[in-house]
Amino acid sequence: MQPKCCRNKGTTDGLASTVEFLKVIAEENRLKILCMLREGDRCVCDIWQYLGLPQNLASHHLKVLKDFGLITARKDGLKVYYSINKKAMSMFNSSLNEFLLSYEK
Amino acid sequence: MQPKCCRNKGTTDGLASTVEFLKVIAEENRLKILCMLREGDRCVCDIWQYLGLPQNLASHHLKVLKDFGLITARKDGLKVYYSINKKAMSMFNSSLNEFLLSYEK
DNA sequence: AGACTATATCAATATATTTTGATATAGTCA
DNA sequence: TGACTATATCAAAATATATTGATATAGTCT
Repeated sequence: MQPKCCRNKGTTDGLASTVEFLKVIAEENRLKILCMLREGDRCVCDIWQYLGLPQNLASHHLKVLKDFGLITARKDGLKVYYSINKKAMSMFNSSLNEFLLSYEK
Repeated sequence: MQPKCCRNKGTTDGLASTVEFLKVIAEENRLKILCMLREGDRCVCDIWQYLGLPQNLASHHLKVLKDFGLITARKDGLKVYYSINKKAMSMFNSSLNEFLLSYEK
């Protein structure tokens, strides 16, 4: 008998995309970026300076977050400001909870 | 001005250990294992058969989960039964939420 | 246009993680 | 004891990911 979590296609797909989400956020700099952006939008130069990362590495991590849809970019002159995508974050967060939280309360 | 998430040692440590937690669960088979174990204890042979994994690979993933304290093992004759450590799971889950959830409600 | 700034991209390298295959350990049962 | 079963361990190979260094792009300002 298959356990619930692997029983039907819907659940299996949900689990796979949750794992992708986890891979994206399971990196210290990326989690810090998400965490920073909760306080408000930041340009790339703020981000790499805060995190003590080389500029290109910060850009790389921002791209990973953006490609996955967790943040969005807005260009203003030379600078690019990133913002958190609250909707996506809360969506992934709740599907994560479905897999993590105990059945009983 | 440092963003909140990186400002003091406590938060930084919390973030680092949350990232470790995320790395542990950000793997499809391991998330499935955690998910299965919510339904009750399982022996290794149940687990590798359910997941369609070779026995040694299942053992490997179980070790990762166990070393991190998310599951525990109990030996019964030849078999080893794994159970979820609800306390650890809910602890890590709430520290994760501290970093992920938006400040405003 | 030319010098400058902010960001992105790309290829190469370094590092970490997963997977495989072979073997070891430890308990059971005849 | 010997054959068997369940699980764990270990080294090697395969794969994925992060990091670096160099360079490109695109906007600003004089």
